[in-house]
This record gives sequence, C-alpha cells and structure tokens, in this order.
Amino acid sequence: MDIFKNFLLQTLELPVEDVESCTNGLSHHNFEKNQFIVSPGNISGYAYFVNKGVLRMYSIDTGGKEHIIQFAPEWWILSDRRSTYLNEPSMFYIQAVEDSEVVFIKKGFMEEIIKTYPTSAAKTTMILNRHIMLMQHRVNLLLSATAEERYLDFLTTYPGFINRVPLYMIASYLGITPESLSRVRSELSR
Amino acid sequence: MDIFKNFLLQTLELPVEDVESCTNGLSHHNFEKNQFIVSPGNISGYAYFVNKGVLRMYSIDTGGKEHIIQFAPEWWILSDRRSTYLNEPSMFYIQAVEDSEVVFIKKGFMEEIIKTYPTSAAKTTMILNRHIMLMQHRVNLLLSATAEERYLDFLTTYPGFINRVPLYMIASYLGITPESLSRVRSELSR
DNA sequence: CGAGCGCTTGATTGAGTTCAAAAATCGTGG
DNA sequence: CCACGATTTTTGAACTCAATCAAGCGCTCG
Repeated sequence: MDIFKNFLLQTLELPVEDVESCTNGLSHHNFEKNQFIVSPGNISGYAYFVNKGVLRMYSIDTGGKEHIIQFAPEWWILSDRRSTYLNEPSMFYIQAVEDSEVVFIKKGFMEEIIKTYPTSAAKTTMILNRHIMLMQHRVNLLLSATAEERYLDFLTTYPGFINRVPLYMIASYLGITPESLSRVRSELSR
Repeated sequence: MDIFKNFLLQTLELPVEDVESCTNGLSHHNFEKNQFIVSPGNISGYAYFVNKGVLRMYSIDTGGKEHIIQFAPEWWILSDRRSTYLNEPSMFYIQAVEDSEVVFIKKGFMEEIIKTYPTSAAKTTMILNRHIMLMQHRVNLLLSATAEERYLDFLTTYPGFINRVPLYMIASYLGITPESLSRVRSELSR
C-alpha cells in the first residue's frame, strides 16, 4: 500500500499527514501470473492501481482470438470504465501478466479526493487526460500505421515492456498475429 | 453561448446564479463548413465545445490519406489532449464538417470549475470517463471487428450521424476505404 | 527429461486496397 | 428552377498485406 500512498503524495500532491486516512477503506490484493481480476459478465466497481507487476485488459472475439485493449504496469490505473461507471457487466478480461500487487480503487474514490482537496483537481483530471491522449494516439496508429510502424511506436512508447510481456501479447495489442510480428521483427533485424 | 450555459447547468449542475459569471472570459466562434479550427503544428490551448454543428479531428498519413480520430456533434467536447495539456504542436486537424458554433474552453477552465464547485467533481470526471469508455470501445472494435461489424456498430452508437456526415468520412472513421464501405452497405441491403 | 508453451518459418488464402472509370448527388450561379 | 461542374458514391478488376494453416524448433519448468 505504501506505493499507492506515494502516488497520492507525489502525483496528486495530497498533504503528507492526510495520506494515511485517505487510504483507509481501500483494499489491496496479490494476484499470481495469469490470475483474473475481472471476467466478462462481472460488474467491476473498481479501478485497479498497479503497485507491482503488469495487468492486461482484453476481449475474446467470436472466433476465440484475444485482443488486448490496454496494458498497465506499475503506477498505472486500469479499469473497464463502462462497467465501473455505468454498472454494466464487463465485456473484458483483466488479468495479471506477472505476479502483481493491485490496489482496488472504489468508484467515487477519486471524486471524494477532489471534493476534500479541491486543489488536486488539476492533477486528478490530468491522469484522465493523459489516458485520453494515449488512446487518441493509439486510435490514430490503428487507423493509419502498418504493422511495422505500430511495432516501432510500441518500442519507443513503452520501452522495456518488450522484455516483460510475451511477444504474442504484444502482437495482440498491436492488432496483428504473432506470426506477423515475428516476420516484422526479423525484417527489422535483417 | 446559451447552449454552453445549459451544459454547465444540466450536465455539471452548477448553480443557476453562477453560470453567467463562469462563462465570462470564454469566447465562441462560428466556423463555416470545411473551415479549420486547428492544424498540425499549431499548439491548441483549448478544448472545443460544440454548440451547433459537427467537428472532426483527423490526421493525414505519409501517403496523403485522412484518418478520422473522432467526430464531435452538438454537446460534445473535442480536443487534441496532447497539444492542449502538454503544450505540444498538434498532430491533427480539427475541422468543421458542417457550419458550426464552437465554444473555446481554455485549458484549466474545468479544473477551476471543480475548485470553485467541488461537488461538481463527479460530473466533470464523468465526462472524461465517458470519453475513455468510448475510446476503449473503439480500440476494441478496431482490433477485433470486420469492416461490416464496425459499420453496424457505428450505426447503433451514433444514430442519425449517417445523414449528417458524408460516407467517405465515416469510412475514414471506421478505418476502411470509401470503396469498401460502399461494398459493405450494398451487401447489407442485398 | 519430456510435455507444453512460445516463437519462427513456409505455403496458401482472403479481406480489404488500389486503380480506374462510370453513375449519382450536390450546390451554385445564371 | 434548371443546368452544369464539382464532389461523392458506386462498380469492376487486379493486387497486396497480413491472416491462416501447418510444421518444426527451442526453451522452461514441473
């Protein structure tokens, strides 16, 4: 939980003396590699802050293929917003890619923080805006870039990730098959 | 500007008597069809609330093809978040698809609103969360759905839009060519 | 140490693109 | 209100990038 307290301290700039009380009522859980935090059909009332490890959110299509919407390494927040904020059954799986430690952020937690510390509003909304930025970038890539361009962008946008996540998951994130990614990589190393 | 005041009143639930003063310092502009509000290289310090009309945000790739990241009809807010919040030159065009009336929301405006009216935090962050929802859904579709499935989803997610926006733009939004969309549509009407 | 998982490589297929041109629609001025 | 030029949409044929199917290799970890 200390890592999440640091997040409140450093990123949201809450007063040191209040951080303790803020985290009362928040739970954190450990998940083994491949364990599920959310499955389709669940209603997930939480956003998930990653203390340690990596999570992925993905769907499975009618043909049985996985499609990764998002990865979340340390210090990131992951959530199926539709499920969390509209109380709908999730369409996605959220799963630990490595052994992970995850803080469960109750729906409304962030809004309470803002109400109590209005000066943190800019920081809090910045997290959401940053998330939208990344999604805008991702949509643009999916619309306009080739398999190779997407892979190269991934390498620069998420340096180090290539060593933590199996290639077939990166392929799924990029919207290509593992076979194609393999060919792209061998092309690049020519 | 009255429409934006209604937005503050209804969506953010600000007190009636304060709405007037909140909008001081906000400007609104009219744009003719095809006029540009933002071009690549600009730094856009605003988010754009659509009083009337439709905007689109798009990129042009190295091959000269357009790719629409997002449409924004009435009551929506459109912004290249990267440019607005990180002060970077935009990568995108923002253009009026119809004659449009647009309110320029200064960076920081929403955060000021929250500071002044902390109880609006939930409403304000909900707008951002809703935006993320839509993007998550869009990424999932781009990763997993065929041209036909994307088109059908578009029809249900944005009913009525088909009549306001030329098909070649919808094709660009869906990540397919106008020719493919035409074929999908003739298939569907068999 | 072998069974399963992840990655690579090769051959074939296919959904969607590209290129070209015709048809339909729109809009604007006479 | 109509005509004509421009824009948008459709249709056809050839092509292409990435997917699929299939097989083999090499770890790893149980």
